[in-house]
Amino acid sequence: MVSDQEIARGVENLLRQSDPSVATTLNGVVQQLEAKLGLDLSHKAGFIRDQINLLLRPPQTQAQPPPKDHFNLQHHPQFTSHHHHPQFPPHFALQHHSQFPSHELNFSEVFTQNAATIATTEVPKESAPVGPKRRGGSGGLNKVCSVSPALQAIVGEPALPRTEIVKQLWAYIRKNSLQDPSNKRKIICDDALRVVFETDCTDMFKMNKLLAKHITPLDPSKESSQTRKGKVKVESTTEGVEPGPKPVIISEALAKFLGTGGREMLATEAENRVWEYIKANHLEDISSAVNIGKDYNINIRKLSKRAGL
DNA sequence: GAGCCACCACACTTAAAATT
DNA sequence: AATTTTAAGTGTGGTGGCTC
Repeated sequence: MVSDQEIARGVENLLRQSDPSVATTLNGVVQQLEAKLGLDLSHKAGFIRDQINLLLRPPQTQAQPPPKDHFNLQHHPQFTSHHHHPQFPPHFALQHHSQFPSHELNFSEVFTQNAATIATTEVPKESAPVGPKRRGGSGGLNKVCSVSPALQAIVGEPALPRTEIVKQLWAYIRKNSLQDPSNKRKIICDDALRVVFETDCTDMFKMNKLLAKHITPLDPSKESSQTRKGKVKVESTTEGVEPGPKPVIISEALAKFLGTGGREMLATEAENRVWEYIKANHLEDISSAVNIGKDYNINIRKLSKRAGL
């Protein structure tokens, strides 16, 4: 079984290695990739086409190759390893993630993606509703979640985005011919699926509901939207006990990012320090900065208003 | 202006129904 | 005939409207 990441890497390598004029057809690329990976990738043609488009885009809009040092993208001399901001620890200017096994993934990915966007300053800014539909991203349904052992036996990975889990699950279903021939929406569970779904037969619509029991966020401190909504109500019933700013527990990633010793600090302090970084790095492209702030539950949009941007 | 809240989009699947 | 939409379900992010 091959992941989208591997396919994307394969496409990139293929385009790098071969004469671009040769790889002019989608089928050609798919075939070369199939030969290379020894797999049938016909069902991945759409994804491969997207990757090709991404890689062959004109330079001013082309996505940057995944940078290693995501805090060094702006090439601001003050954020090189020699000249980092005195207020921040060295890694604040230059942080390296070789792999992203946890919630750190989000920040790194988002920062990488946004930095690429910010770097292309010639691209006219568009108001959000006019722009293309949002696709991909590291949050939402693409957030990496941990997989229960039962489900892991099927998808083969301990942690995957929900979308990837569904994909792998369908691959497993097709591979083992577990669809009801008379109604392909119905799934006949084999032993492994029976452990996961706790039923002999289910359908594709109920599948996600059943899957939810086996998918948990990697960062347990982040609550589901419904839980959060519920919590707001709970808090509203008990609020007023302690007026004034209260220290909050920040994530490990944010503590590391800010270089604080502990994980407890005022939310406003955390916001201010992140904002200082944004300004120092000339990241005032709010549409991009918002994503970064979201990862830390910080409302950059409102911060920007406060900062007069 | 700040905070809260509701709504929508996002990916993924198959097949039937609706539309072009 | 070909294409598009719709159906269910998941959690998070983006946005706009409303209230204080």
